[in-house]
Amino acid sequence: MTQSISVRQQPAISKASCQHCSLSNLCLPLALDNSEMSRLDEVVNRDRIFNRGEQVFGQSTPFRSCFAVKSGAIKTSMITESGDEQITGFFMPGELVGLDSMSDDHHASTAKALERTSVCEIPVDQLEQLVHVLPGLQHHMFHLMSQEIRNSHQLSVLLSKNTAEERIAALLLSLSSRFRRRKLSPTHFNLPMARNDIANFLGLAVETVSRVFTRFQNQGLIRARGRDIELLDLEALQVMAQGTSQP
Amino acid sequence: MTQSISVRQQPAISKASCQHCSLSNLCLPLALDNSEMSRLDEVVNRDRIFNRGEQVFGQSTPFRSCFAVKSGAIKTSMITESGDEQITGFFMPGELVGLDSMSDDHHASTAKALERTSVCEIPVDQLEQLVHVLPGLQHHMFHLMSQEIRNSHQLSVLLSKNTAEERIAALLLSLSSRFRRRKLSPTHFNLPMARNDIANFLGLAVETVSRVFTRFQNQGLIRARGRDIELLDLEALQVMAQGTSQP
DNA sequence: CGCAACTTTGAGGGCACTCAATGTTGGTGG
DNA sequence: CCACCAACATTGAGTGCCCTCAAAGTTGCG
Repeated sequence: MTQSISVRQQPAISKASCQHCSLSNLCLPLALDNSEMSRLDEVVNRDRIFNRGEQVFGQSTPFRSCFAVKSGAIKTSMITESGDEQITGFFMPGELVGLDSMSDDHHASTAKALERTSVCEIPVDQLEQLVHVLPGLQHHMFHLMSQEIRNSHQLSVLLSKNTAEERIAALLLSLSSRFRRRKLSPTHFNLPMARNDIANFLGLAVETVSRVFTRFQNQGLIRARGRDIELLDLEALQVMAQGTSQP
Repeated sequence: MTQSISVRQQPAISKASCQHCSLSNLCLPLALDNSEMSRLDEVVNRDRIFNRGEQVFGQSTPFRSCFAVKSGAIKTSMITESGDEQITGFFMPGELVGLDSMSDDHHASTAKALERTSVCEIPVDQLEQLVHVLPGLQHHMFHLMSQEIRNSHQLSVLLSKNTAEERIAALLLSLSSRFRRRKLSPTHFNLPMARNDIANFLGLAVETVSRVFTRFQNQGLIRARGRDIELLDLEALQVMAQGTSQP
């Protein structure tokens, strides 16, 4: 019954390649054939591990690489001049972190591991060269960056138009669909982040998040014990997430 | 003079090229030398004009082109499923619209002209081919898209952390710096958008925007007569914009 | 001149925040 | 094994910023 995070869970992927990675259908290799993938393999710096709370990169530090999450989870955040943090995104396995930094030689945000996390480091100068040679990769990079813009716009909508309940429902559904993508249960999973992070990300106070969770639970929408979450009524959550600004 | 003079004659740039465009130091040509620029010229569809309120492209319509603003101004917005609009950005001359749509074959947002606006249309399939041939352009495209992500994150910060006054100060300063980039007065300009649009963009009610404008005016920070705006105290606005969450 | 769109100003209420305190969890060392 | 602490989470009471509702004032255009 070791509920603790199992350390021994690393499959034999120390000699791993993109071709054998279980995330190849989500990550960059998605756009590549086998021979192209081996080109990518050559530049990827694998097996970088970060413990919970450790920083993958920091705001204003030199920008050299993007990072693909292999296991665990990462949050990115911006520190405002007045000193407080705003989380701009959560990144799960198969997702690429650092795309907001490609417009400068220093990072636009800070990335921290939410739990023990392994990543693939992809040096940008080599990535750009590779992109130049592989049209499929170019297209995919545009795709990813565009999606990042879209996600961020979606977040803006959430922040400016929706109530606390709607925001939290939307976040739960977003996580759900990302677990589904990975062939994991979309209705029963562990939150990688603390209530505090959820609150920060959604522009709410921690107390509000807590209250909404219990309210959802009383309504039979979810079952929550700490970070262990079960979505009991996806439809109701979807209805709630898209808001009800009826005329 | 046998030839009748058309009233709607454009200045002598009907045969215009990027090389002679006054915005070449802001727009895509920024990254290109002369010979490369002529390659770009070949694919650009110039002189598309939109009147105030006209739609440049619509959400869920097929995605074929990006648009560079030549004169005028454009707003992009997303329509939520519950029917209300969220403006995601304002685009001024020299800026590129539509980058959030490159992850799909339909547009992620709607773009409308805020005033009479001329744009250069850039078909994406040809753009992607060109990018593949011109490494400088590739780098620049990454730069632009990354910046778009960053802008959007900045907006999220604004929406979730700042008060109405702070948000409006930040918007005024953003506009100011963009006018400065174009060698126009950074302290005296015409707002391209209505109060309504400002409110929507910043996640506020129109009434709140109006109240803050008059408050700023009473404090001597700005002078506003309709859309005619003069920034009287840039420093004070900057202090206000970065919020005051002192510990 | 008159309508439509836009802007400003006022009054009152609500959602989420702040402040405050208690409950819970997980890791550490006795 | 259990006590203990720090971090995290929940719950309650009261307040404030901004929204909603309502109406008057202003601008622009046919």
